[in-house]
Amino acid sequence: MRISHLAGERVKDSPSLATSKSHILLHRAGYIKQVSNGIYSLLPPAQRVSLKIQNIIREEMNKIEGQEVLMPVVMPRELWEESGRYSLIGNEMVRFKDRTGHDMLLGMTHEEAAVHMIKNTIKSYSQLPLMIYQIQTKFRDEARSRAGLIRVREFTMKDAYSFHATQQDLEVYYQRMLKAYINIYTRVGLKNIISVASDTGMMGGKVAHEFMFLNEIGEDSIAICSHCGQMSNVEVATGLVETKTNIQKPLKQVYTGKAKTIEEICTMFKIDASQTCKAVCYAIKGDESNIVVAFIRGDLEVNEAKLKCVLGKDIVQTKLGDSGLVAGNIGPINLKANNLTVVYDASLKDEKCLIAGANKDEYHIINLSFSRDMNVKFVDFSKAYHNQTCANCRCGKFSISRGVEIGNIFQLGTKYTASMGMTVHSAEGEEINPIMGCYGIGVGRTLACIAEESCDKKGLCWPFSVAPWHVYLCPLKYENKNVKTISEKLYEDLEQAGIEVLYDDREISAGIKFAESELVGIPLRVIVSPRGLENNMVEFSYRKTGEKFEINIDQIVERVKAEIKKNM
RNA sequence: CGGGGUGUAGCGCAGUUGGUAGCGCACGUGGUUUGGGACCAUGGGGCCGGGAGUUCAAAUCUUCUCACCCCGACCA
Repeated sequence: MRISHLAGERVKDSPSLATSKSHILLHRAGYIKQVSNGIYSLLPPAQRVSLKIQNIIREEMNKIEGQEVLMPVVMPRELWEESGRYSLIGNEMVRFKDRTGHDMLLGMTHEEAAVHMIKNTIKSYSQLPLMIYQIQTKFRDEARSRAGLIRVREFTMKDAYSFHATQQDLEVYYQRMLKAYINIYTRVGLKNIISVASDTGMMGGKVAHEFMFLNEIGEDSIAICSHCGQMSNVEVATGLVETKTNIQKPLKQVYTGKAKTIEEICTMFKIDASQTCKAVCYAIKGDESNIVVAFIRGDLEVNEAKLKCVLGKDIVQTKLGDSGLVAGNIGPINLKANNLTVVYDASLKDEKCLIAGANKDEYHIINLSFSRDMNVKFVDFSKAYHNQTCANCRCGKFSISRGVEIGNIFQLGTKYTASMGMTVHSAEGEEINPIMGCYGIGVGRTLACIAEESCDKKGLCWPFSVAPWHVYLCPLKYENKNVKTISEKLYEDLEQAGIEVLYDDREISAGIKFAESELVGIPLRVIVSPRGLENNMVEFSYRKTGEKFEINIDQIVERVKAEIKKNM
């Protein structure tokens, strides 16, 4: 590629709005251009990287018997009614009408389409397992996109769907997929990747893993145990909650006046927040009059993902309004209101001297001991925190890190095959719903994470496996006839040898060429200059280390070839 | 959806008692330079996000609206 004709430009100024390294550099180096909030065009360099990532994914999917397909971006409402998700998913799904007034939607995931594609054509367990995948555009109308390609509304995704006759078969395949994912991330050159246990959310299913790129720009929190090494999304992490007090005292109601918040109560009684029982209120989504009161020890926070699992329903934040609850004085004893769901966190179970609301304005109760005063069930919905003891090994401490989710794998179960009526004959001759797994990788996000990880002060620094080009051919004093002739010849020779070259055929100063070659991040650079040509030499250098040496011009093609081979 | 912020040339920005727009980079032309983002001269490029209003006169004041950014809520 001749840089003089390359679409896009490289600029010194970064967008004032950009915050992440990948956003700034991809913008400055002419890889991406924003079209709208969370919607980007990929310029040639970015598209080349994207295609390389896609090809690596494709190869790894094919290795585990994946069959590449293509499902539609636009789907009719009816297909999503079958699974029940048409009404379940909020406005992150774009809905619209076609010319006849028919309800249509933009696909944000393709379980329905996948089941639709193969249902009725696969009739027997003997045709399973089967995996189909596609690499295709998804649109999710995220409320808040950010950080360049890290979080966008439109993106390219690899999504795969597997079908199995037995759970055991799914589990075996799931492990193969996990390995394939690790291969993919290794091959694209990402290092800071871990797989963590995750919440299954609206996808349904039980077992799920997320692949996290550990980085401070991430929006997910991951708990990693210092002892047993268990890694999970904070949404599902369980820490050990130690009981603080073991002395019992008589239950009493006391006047507390205007003291409402945990902080105010703690100040008034000179106690720690762990000696209080707080009430956190939500409403059931879709049935907002149904108030959920979640009691939890005052020093802990509610993990809403866990709470949703416990309730089996989606929740939203709510104002108490006319529910009959006394804001600031809600407590477990004498709690009365219409249409109430009450849950108790495990942290309260063994505490003996808690202060809680008395359900009466300006009053609290003290010395509450659940084991003595209440007969209720406890469930875990507290949020894991930094330095908390891990509940798995009961020994190590959690360290909480930030991560960007760049892929996930789910054991889905029969949610979609059952709701959409897909059956096959089992070995025993029964009609069964195949068990599904689904597996996603965000291509653009992966690209952004590689950029985030592989860069320095000067610019991007792509791994060979995904670099848009392998060599930056950089003639200096290009107007010099000798330089020009030899460079042109070298460009031709390199291309002939099947090497991907970005050829800086511009008559501009050396400084700009150096700066841009580093900004664009091509792994190798070859400099042709009058100085070198006096001795028939060119300069060869590595982007990553800056290491450089002179090479005889007759040997350069072979050298570049060998270098690429070595690093792929 | 809440809170905050920004919209002026392709990009980054300046522009207050209101007087019809400027700087740097980039781009065109001529010349001098030439191994780390050179310099001189010269030129092109703007419905000052959009509508409505106040005024003799609006980038500037008022008002409505739209877009984008940041923080939160939300999110396979």
